[in-house]
Amino acid sequence: MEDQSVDEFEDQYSSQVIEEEDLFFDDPSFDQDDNNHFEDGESAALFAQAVAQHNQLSTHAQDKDDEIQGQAQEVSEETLRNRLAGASAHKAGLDSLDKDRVNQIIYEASKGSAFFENEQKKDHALTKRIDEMLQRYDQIKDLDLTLEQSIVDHKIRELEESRDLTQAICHLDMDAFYASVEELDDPSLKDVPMAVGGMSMLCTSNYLARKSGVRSGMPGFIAIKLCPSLKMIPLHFPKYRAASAKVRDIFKKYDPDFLPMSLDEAYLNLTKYLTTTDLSPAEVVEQIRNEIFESTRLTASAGIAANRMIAKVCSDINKPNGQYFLPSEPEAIMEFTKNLSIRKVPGVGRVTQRVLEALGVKTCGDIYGRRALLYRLLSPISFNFMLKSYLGLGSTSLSSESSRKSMSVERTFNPISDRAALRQKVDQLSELLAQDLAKDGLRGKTVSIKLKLTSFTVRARAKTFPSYISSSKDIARIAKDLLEKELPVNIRLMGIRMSTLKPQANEDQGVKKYFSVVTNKIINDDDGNSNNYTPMKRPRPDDIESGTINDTSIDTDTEMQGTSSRPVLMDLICPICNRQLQMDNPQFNYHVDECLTKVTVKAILQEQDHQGMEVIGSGEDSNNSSTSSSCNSENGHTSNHSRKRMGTSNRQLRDKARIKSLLDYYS
DNA sequence: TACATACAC
DNA sequence: TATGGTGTATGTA
Repeated sequence: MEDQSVDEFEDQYSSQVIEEEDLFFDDPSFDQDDNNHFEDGESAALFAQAVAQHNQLSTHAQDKDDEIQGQAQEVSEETLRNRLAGASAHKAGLDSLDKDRVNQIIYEASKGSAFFENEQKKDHALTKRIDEMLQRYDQIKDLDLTLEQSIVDHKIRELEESRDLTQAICHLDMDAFYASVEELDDPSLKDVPMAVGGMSMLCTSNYLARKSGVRSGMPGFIAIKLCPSLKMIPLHFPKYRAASAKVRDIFKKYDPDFLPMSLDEAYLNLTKYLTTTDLSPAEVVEQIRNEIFESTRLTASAGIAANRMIAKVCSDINKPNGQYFLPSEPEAIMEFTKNLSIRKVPGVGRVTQRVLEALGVKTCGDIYGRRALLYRLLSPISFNFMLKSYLGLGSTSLSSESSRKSMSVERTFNPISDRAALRQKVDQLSELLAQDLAKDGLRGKTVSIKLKLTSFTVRARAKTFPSYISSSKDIARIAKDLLEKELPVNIRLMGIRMSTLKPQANEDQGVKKYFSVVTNKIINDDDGNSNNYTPMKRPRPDDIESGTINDTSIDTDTEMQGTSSRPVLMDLICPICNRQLQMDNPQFNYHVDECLTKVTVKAILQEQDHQGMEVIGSGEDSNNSSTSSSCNSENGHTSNHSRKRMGTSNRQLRDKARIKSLLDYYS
């Protein structure tokens, strides 16, 4: 694309989105459903095994001796190969022999390129990061994690109680969307391997091409090596938009507030519709898919479940042209997540997968057995996310009320390093960005530039201004300042972003936004809608219900302890205060709640303060637990639960912060 | 706030 | 010859 003008480029790539439908990592070896709920001894053993495995894979043993190094290097190519293969390389249609062949071809085709070198660098960085995490594990593995376990279990109970099973959420996903649309126009394309996109990037491929390993996100020139007869079709966005509009018309009938994620994907909340019909959820979705086919001759796949997360996972199960219904029952959901590869959870990408795998977590079910460890090793946010994945929890409302936080433009081009040319790029991009900002009536204070060097390393620089700006000139001036400090550079991409946004202080702008006011400037695109960002600003009065408590009393312990669900009084020992209690489950939960939040956490904080003071004090004395409350530590054992030494005081601070954040969560 | 990463689509 | 563009979230300093 040589010195292709920006407009031309825009035509080809604006709003281009790679279809990700087949990108899930699906290694069959993950499916083996061994040990999901192991107890702790077992857990530790499995964990050790995972650690050993990782060490084998990483270049851990390196600096020992050169020969080993060479060997390790070779093994570590494994992860890089996976990385290069793209996320979807393990997907159906290829047996393992083909898979190896495909990976080999991709590897050979990439080798030596700047892209390859950069991927290698990133891969090493990740390996190192994982090594560091495993070292942290080493330091805590001998600690008594009983308390952590209690905290986590408590949190699990809370999450379980928050489970909302009242909604019927559907995720709909068009099959090989762009490719299918192209096949409508030219049915002969159905009989040949075909992909939509260009030599540098494919957006999607038909099922014949997938058999050869050709898939979305792959550069066209590599795809051709995999499949020399591949037919490549350039993008035709107007067609895709038209098809998408038809599909959305149908969605609208079933949920006027449906949430589109892209041209080919959307979430529907069918709860309301279901009250108007005798059809089952699955039947309704069948009907929707039939209507889509009648209207467009295109097929779609769907998942129906209690929340977005699992609905999304479900839509992948029977694709193409299929659907999957997961009943909204806790048992069914737990059974479903038990063997679900963690990678299928939306939000878990290849990096997270590798990290978790190193910690012995391959499926959502695995999370439970590692919960105390994960609690220690992950950030509170990540940990919380893991628990929700384990429980199969997710958002049950489709509101997208959050306003936009940034707006940006970026372009790839033939490398430039000439200062004048660089500054010209800034001008071009600033102009585009200013237009987009104007379209949405936005101004902002923070300008960032992004530079991708020819080595593929990325640099971002930002500057925040005291006042809001929006003109291309203002943007360009700041961007040039930022650029100047980075010179000299040789880059293949430049981007400019505006953030810290604020709507233009313009009266009826809220209305104007929807009827694109004809500005003095007609912008490149004929349909006047060059980006596909629809400002979905629907007020959603119905959100309010989602806060209601569902009183379907759930036996929160069925899965974890197998205790009876009947309200029978039992002799239980509170893991926090160590007292023997006679109560039923709900009472016990309540007690643990109180105990945890009101007493023990404080005690821990104090204890840690203490330990922090005393450096590595004799650790036995901390009889500080008599913080007055309904639930005192009888023997001081719990709060004193012989932690063997913590690392640096830095770590203590972190732990403290962690527990504090947990406290916040409770309150 | 600035910057880097990870992720979705 | 050749590996995208837009946006959000998160972690860390």
